[in-house]
Amino acid sequence: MSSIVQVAVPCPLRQTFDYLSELDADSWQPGMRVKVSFSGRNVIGIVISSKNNDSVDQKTLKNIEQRIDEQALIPQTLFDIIVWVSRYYHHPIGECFQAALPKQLRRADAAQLQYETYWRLAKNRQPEQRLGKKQQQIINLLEQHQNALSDSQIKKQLGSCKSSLEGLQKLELIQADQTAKMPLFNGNILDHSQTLNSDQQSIVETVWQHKDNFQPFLLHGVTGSGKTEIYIELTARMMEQGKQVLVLIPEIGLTGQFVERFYARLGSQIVVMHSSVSDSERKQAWLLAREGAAKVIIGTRSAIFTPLLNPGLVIIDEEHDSSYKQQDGLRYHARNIAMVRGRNHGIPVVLGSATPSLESLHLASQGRYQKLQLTERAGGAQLPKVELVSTEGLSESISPQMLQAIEKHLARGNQVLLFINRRGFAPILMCHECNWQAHCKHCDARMVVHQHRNILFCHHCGYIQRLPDECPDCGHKELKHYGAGTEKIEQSLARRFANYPVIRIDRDTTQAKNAFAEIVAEIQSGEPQILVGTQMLAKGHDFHNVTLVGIVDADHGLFSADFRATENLAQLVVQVTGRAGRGQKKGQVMIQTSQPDHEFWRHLLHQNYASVAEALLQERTQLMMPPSHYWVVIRSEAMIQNEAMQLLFDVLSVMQKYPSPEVILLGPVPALMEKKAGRYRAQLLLSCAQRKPLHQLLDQTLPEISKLKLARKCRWSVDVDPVALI
DNA sequence: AGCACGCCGACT
DNA sequence: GTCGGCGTGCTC
Repeated sequence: MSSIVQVAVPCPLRQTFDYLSELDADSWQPGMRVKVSFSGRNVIGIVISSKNNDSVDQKTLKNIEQRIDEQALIPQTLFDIIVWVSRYYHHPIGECFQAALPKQLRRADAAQLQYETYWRLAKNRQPEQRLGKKQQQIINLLEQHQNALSDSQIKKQLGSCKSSLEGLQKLELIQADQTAKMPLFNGNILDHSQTLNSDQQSIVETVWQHKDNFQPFLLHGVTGSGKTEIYIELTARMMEQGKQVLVLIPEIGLTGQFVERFYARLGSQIVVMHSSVSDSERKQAWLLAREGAAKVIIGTRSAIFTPLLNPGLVIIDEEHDSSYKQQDGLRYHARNIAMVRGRNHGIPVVLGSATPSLESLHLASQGRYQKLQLTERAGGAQLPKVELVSTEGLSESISPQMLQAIEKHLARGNQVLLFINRRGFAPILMCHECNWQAHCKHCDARMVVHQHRNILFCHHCGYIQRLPDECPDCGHKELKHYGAGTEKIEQSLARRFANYPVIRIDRDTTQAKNAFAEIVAEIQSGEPQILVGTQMLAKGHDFHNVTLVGIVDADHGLFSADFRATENLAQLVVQVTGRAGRGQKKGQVMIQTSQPDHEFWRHLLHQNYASVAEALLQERTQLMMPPSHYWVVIRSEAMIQNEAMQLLFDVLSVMQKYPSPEVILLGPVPALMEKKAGRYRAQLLLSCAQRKPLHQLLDQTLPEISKLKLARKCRWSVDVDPVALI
């Protein structure tokens, strides 16, 4: 009997489409890919369900063009997650499947692993015979490696040696296996046994007690307290049980250090998925995880959609990091999806951070997460002294106190790290005569002076202009710049400390391939020098010789319109505090602020991060903000001013037709920076103390909203649990 | 999102 | 007289 197959098609529509199939309903499985004709073109869709076609004739339905997979590409457990994601984030289901699959599997490519020949020494090999030089080299190489080596690994070390390998195989000295290609791992397992201190040990045991059921843990451990060793120990134990472990890490320049430690302890069977992994390697890693051959999957945000045959544990490192939230298209939070995966699989989830998000602390205080504390710094390094410096009446961006401290630390042969939350030379270019300022013509923002490139640069849309040498309005020759970015600070410090190198680390100096790794290597040489950089330096790097960390301007975090700014400042301060004096040397931290008496500093410096977080949580609760209240933001963008606002007014009136007294509708309001990259932006905020009424309102209204005339003209999106307002 | 269908301006 | 502009409508 023919059947009707429900298909999710890659298009931004919040519905599925039915197709006709000659096959029985039970020959279709959810998660198979199909080629179908959709609106005049062929697309790859995902089978959602199938049923027997009992009606007499279905002339209105098209036939499925082709079945791509013999077995479902997407295993049931992952399939369920994607469907849940589509409902929770109110995002078109076809696009959710697109976002969850590696690029190469969105097409009609076969879901086939790549295989490779792996060589190993034969078990009962005869005493050494006379061998050719190349053959002897191969034997020596294989003797050094306990694991088999692939063709390409041998080729990398010894050059092409196909005939020598075949010769050795004939002599029955080595044997070959065809195995799925695993990522290259050059080297041996170095670090078999690892000693955990008693705190680490007891945390491992606590998690292990819950190894067979869903239990979220919030591991709050100060920087340098040895969270990674705990992850590795738990991972090793899971591997012994034949279970897989999914490890999420933030999107930072250097994932290498972290991954290397896993390799060093656990050896092969690890796959990595982040932005610099090629499409074909991603596909291979995804399939290896699905087959259960990859035991450890380490990846950034999107790795949360990796299928697992035999899941044992999910770990999220630096769980407070905002890169876990996707900021366009399907706006998911990987931490949130990790919880749903943990619950569905019945496995523990470990969130680790030195500065947990308010969301996680809130859930921990409600008893939904079990809290684990690591308070000792492994190796006994001391946490540095933190000092506030008032910028009141200061004319230069760096205070005399800070200059003095820099001098002192350099003279002792140590390194200094300065944070400036602004790239470029100066954020303002102004005419002294007529008060003209350099503004971007595509954005409501000022152009930033980038002196070394002799340009004005818009950080919001990338628009570039030549640096004018006279005022474009009045022709006056004297243009002044105000404020300071990394470039200006770098320049003035280079002048002031001419005997020491000054290295600038921001997006502009690390764009080139490997530039960041080279700079990191230079820093790790340990030579006394000044490092000037943006927040990208605060994340996860271990610089042993840095003993002074300075934050040049912390005021942004106290006064920003962004509701998370203060939380993020507290996280930055604590994270950079952990960067100072990590070795045996004692560190010092200096923070410049115009408000040294602000209550925030009292909490952070005289108490601790947990105390600030507690205060911020109370404030958020009073103001009915997340995490005490749930938020959804409807965003809108249009080329014509007011259209974005008008769409949201129309959305508002649709929503007002459905009575839901619990939901508070705020706005619409134009974005703080209304015009960006030539588009006018607006937002509408929905707030509620419970999730259910919010989701219900969205379920009721989105079909109607999608049909609004302006909804087709404007770009609009639904952002559930936003991390920032715009 | 694509893609088709449809009704008005400057080209061979 | 036609090529093509992007407004509007639909996608099983």
